[in-house]
Amino acid sequence: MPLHLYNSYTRCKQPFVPLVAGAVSLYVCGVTVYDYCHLGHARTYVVWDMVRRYLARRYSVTLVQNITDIDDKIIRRAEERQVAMSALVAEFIAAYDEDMARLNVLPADRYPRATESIPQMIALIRTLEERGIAYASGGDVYYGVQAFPRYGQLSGRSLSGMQAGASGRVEEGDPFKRYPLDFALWKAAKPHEPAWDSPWGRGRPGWHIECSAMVRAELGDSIDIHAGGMDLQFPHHENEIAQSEAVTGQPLAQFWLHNGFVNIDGEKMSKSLHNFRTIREILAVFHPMAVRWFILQAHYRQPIDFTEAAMQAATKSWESLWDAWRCGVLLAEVLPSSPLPEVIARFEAAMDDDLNTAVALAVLLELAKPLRSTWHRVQHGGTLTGDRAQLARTWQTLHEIATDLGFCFSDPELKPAATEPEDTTWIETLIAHRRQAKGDRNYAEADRIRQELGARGITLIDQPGGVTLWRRSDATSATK
RNA sequence: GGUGGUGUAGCCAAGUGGUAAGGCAGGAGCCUGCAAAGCUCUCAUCCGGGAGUUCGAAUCCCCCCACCACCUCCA
Repeated sequence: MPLHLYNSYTRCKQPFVPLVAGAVSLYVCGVTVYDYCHLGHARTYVVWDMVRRYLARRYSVTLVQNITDIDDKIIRRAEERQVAMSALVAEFIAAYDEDMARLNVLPADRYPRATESIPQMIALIRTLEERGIAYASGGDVYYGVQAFPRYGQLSGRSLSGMQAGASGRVEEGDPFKRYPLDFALWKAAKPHEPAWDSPWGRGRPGWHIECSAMVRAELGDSIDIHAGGMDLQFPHHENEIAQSEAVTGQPLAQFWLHNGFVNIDGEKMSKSLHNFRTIREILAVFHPMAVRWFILQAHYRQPIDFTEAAMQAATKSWESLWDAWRCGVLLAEVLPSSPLPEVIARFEAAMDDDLNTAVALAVLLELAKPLRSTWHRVQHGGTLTGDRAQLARTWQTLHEIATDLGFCFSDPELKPAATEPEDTTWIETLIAHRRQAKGDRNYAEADRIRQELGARGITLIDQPGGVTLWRRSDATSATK
């Protein structure tokens, strides 16, 4: 079965066939860099990273993701903090890169920036103006949506419907607009604001035009997949279509993909509700791959609810996977091996059905089961039993699928937030005392020491032969 | 008001005509001086409600109920 994707534009699943055989052009709407990325960004970029990796099994993929580095919020934030806009932007681009690296999101092939694409944007706006679609008004330039018959098609809205139902929600305040749903292509500069010269005077671009300009410059008039968060479907992507297609006459993208939102404890995540979580706050508590597991556990178009319980469950699942992976060290002699074709086929069948990662993860856990069981038996003092060759093939399969889903096992950067290397001799001292007590059959004292360590977050594991391992209650691996 | 979506065990979540995947939590047993960790087994006669089509429906049709998102910057 070929890959089927749900296309927001047609509102149905369609078989995916690239415009150019063997190559896929993918454009993902990127971040506005004025603050740290939050959990919603994490979901978005993990999801599209998964898509990109999966597509890369069959195609050569070019991923372009824009960076919005000029915008009202950036200007305001820079003013508040009394820093240059460029410094603010640089800081949060670096933070973005850091967060994404920890989540094991592969970098895009290119990251065009709005401020570096001004000439392309101006060229588009001029063409729109020449065709009578855009109009200059009061130093601004607006897109007249009534001039584009298909306006509303992507989001399934009609101009009349939006007007009728808008009930005061559509901004009435702008005296320069001819029609309430018209949107700004170019904004006249206010004093002290960053500005560029243009045929309409000094100003800066509106938000939507940058993506139209960048897609065209980086990938061409028509691309395979344009992706982003659900909220971008309207108005952002609708406006992009209106801008680009009015100029090129070509479909901007053959597939429009949108990912669902993240809720926190059942509520929409928003700053006003004070339930806003940045990626770095979350990664201080949970393993990045547990976050990735949490995200991929649900279908990408469904909303997901971030709760403590859900994250604990995701952490457990990730730890199972990790334990299974570590079993590889026991199989070094028989690795690499060949993956199990019927399992790969099941994985692909799930993914080909509009990227059903929930099933893909179930396949992973199934593979993990015998491996982690073997690993645990060995770690608890047993010996390696079972069919090594079969285990090796299982491991190889797990490795292939997990890697395609973007799980990373080995990079130390991905471990929980690094803490100071601390002095653990006090733990070892207590363990030695306990060993002594046990030797003396003084179990009351031995149990007291176990309790004392337990109260301080240390769990003890007695192995056969008198060896005692310890681990932090929140860690996944034991230390001798 | 418009548009789209969702409702499957305590929780997360697959399954879209053939008789309920998987995970978390829970329960029992094994192991242990006691534990921990682990291992084994177990855990929805039923899929928001009602009516219908069918040999057969969580899956298709109709009606109803509930919840959510978008329609404004937003991933």
